Amino acid sequence: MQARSRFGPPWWHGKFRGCGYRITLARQVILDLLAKVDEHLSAEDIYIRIRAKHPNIGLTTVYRTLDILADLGLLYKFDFGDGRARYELAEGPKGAYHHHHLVCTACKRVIDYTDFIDEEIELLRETEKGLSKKYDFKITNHLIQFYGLCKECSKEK
Amino acid sequence: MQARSRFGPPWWHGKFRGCGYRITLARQVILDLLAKVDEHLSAEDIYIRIRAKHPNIGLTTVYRTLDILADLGLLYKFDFGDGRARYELAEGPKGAYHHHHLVCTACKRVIDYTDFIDEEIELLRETEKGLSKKYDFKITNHLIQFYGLCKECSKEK
DNA sequence: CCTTGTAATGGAAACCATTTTCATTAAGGA
DNA sequence: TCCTTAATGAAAATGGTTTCCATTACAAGG
Repeated sequence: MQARSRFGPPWWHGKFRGCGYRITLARQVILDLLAKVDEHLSAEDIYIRIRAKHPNIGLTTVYRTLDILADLGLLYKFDFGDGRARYELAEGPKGAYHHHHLVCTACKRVIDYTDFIDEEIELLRETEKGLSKKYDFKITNHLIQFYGLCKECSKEK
Repeated sequence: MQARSRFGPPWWHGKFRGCGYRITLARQVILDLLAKVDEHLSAEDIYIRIRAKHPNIGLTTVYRTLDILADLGLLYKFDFGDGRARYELAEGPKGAYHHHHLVCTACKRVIDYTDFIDEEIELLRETEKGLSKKYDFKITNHLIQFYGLCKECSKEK
């Protein structure tokens, strides 16, 4: 994914500028991190990982950047029940494959799965179409999650 | 739904006692309220509605009760993105019909829908089975939500 | 390149939903 | 009715997120 930058500006610069946002160091660094990671990082996670190389980027900026990115649809914001929001790149060089989540309600571990994704997407598409019309609702996104106990947590107790 | 109490203790007493919980006024009042309402109330909403008749029930108790009820599976806890948890009776005399949510990301309004529910449930059942086996995950619950702009919010601007 | 308007930033303080603490009250089995 | 202990409420603490505001630095125009 780094490779592309040798041939031109990162893929997201266009979309970013188009919305009147400036390209800043903080925004590049945060987006770069998210692009190379496949975990579900919280704002503080990101702040900490960036701090080593960029001790001058504040937590406030991380929050603000994540807000913007989510608004632009470049990022998905999730609540896995551990009291903080977690983020995941929506599209781009790396994170393009669509998946849903399996959340352990005990340890909060999250498993990404792609099984049945095609069927799910198909049904969601149908449902979206129907709901949009019936409720005059402009659907932009959806969320599917399964909750339960992971292998380890089922054992304990 | 009130009717049933004339013929015996409320339906949930058994399950409640079975888990070692005591039947208290606060718990009855909170559950009664949830059973007669079809909105998605937050802890504070509940606290306020109860206050008139029961000014001695504190917000802390509301939170604690909701936690227990959700643990028991009598209640579902949702995050619609407005910064507070919202609750909905899972089963019982009233709220038994299964539905999913359509969430307006602008005004946070929530529409319950049952369209396509059968297909959704069917697919979810399949998916659950597959995921449980593959990931050795004991699935207890699922969540489907659609996000977008409601009729009113699409108009504005 | 330099200037300049304004968006972006960061540190501290504010916010606010939720949780914890702790002394008091009251279920409900004996 | 008594007694053990869960449940309660008020106040304080917690902790993720947002707001404030003085300062910095994009980037468009000269």
